[in-house]
Amino acid sequence: MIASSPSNHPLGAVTDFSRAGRPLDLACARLKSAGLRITQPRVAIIEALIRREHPVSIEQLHHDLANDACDLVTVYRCLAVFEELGLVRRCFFHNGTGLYEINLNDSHHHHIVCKSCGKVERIDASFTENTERILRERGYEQVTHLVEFFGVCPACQKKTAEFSPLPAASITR
Amino acid sequence: MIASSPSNHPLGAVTDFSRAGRPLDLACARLKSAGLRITQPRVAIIEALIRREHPVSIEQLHHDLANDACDLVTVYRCLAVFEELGLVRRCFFHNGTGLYEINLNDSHHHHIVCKSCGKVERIDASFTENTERILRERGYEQVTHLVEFFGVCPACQKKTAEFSPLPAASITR
DNA sequence: ATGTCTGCAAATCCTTTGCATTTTA
DNA sequence: TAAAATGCAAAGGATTTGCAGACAT
Repeated sequence: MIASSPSNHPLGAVTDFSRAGRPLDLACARLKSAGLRITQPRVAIIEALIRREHPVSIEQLHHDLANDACDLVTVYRCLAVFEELGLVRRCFFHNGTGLYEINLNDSHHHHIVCKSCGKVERIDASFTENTERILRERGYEQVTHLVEFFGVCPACQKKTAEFSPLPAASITR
Repeated sequence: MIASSPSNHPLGAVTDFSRAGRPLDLACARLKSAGLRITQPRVAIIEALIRREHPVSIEQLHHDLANDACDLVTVYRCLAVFEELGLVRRCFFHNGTGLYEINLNDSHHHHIVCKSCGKVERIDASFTENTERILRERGYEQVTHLVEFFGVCPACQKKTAEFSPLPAASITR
């Protein structure tokens, strides 16, 4: 079901960063406490992610940065670090390429992706079987969905010794 | 919720191909009716997909084929054709690479993927909010899920002229 | 000061494309 | 035999890596 929210976003709540206690500071604090450095590229990337709010491709993110704030390679490297840190979440949509999304409060939510233009909107709340119907009521057509569950299977829990999880990439969390 | 089924598969039903009316023949019939040719590589690939039953990577699939049944490039090309035809479904899991799965009866189902070994099991039935709980009861730990919805947004429906959908890749259908 | 991060270039990996040859219908 | 599919090689695009120099702490 689509979350109700104070925002008037057509699909429900959109994180209201303005009153969330300085998202950038939050992110920097997380970097610091992890022993990482606050560099100009990192700040620029985090700001761009916050501005975007929704999942973005690395390339798009690079374009977003003010006149070559940093190299594309740096964007790759920073996002890898951020993801490791949980500061960013990687989403895989139907094209197979990962999009990155800022993740400051570990909120668990989902997305509706336009099959035509690729526009991404956020859906809060846990999913239900009614979501598709609601989306159709909202005017979406050809509505489908993708659902995958992840977990560590019983067999793997036994062999704790050689346990080295797949790069699980906090997708949905 | 996890589907009940005649099979004793721990997570529910697994398509019982033995009584499904020759899956290979079914697939070939679909190729034929689409005006496509039944070639040796295509047959080998379909057989391998059927044997696997669960989503496989292209590379794995190529390895599965008996002593170089065909070139890796051919596997790519065949899977693209099969996907177009709906004979195969492409799934994107947490690593971002697409895995292919045979799709003979358009059944809509989901998967549970082990974060450690990557093993994939099928979950039939439409998803519910209880699934995670049930998976935990089954012995899975660190259970999370990924949900994305796809559809054509109202704005895109207007501009029918220049409408060229993204490569939507029947993911979950 | 010094260990981390970045930029640039090159390497690597996965996937696609071109074209001559083989195969299916 | 004629169109379609394949194999091989090479192109393409995205991501990663190596290393010297720049930058935070």
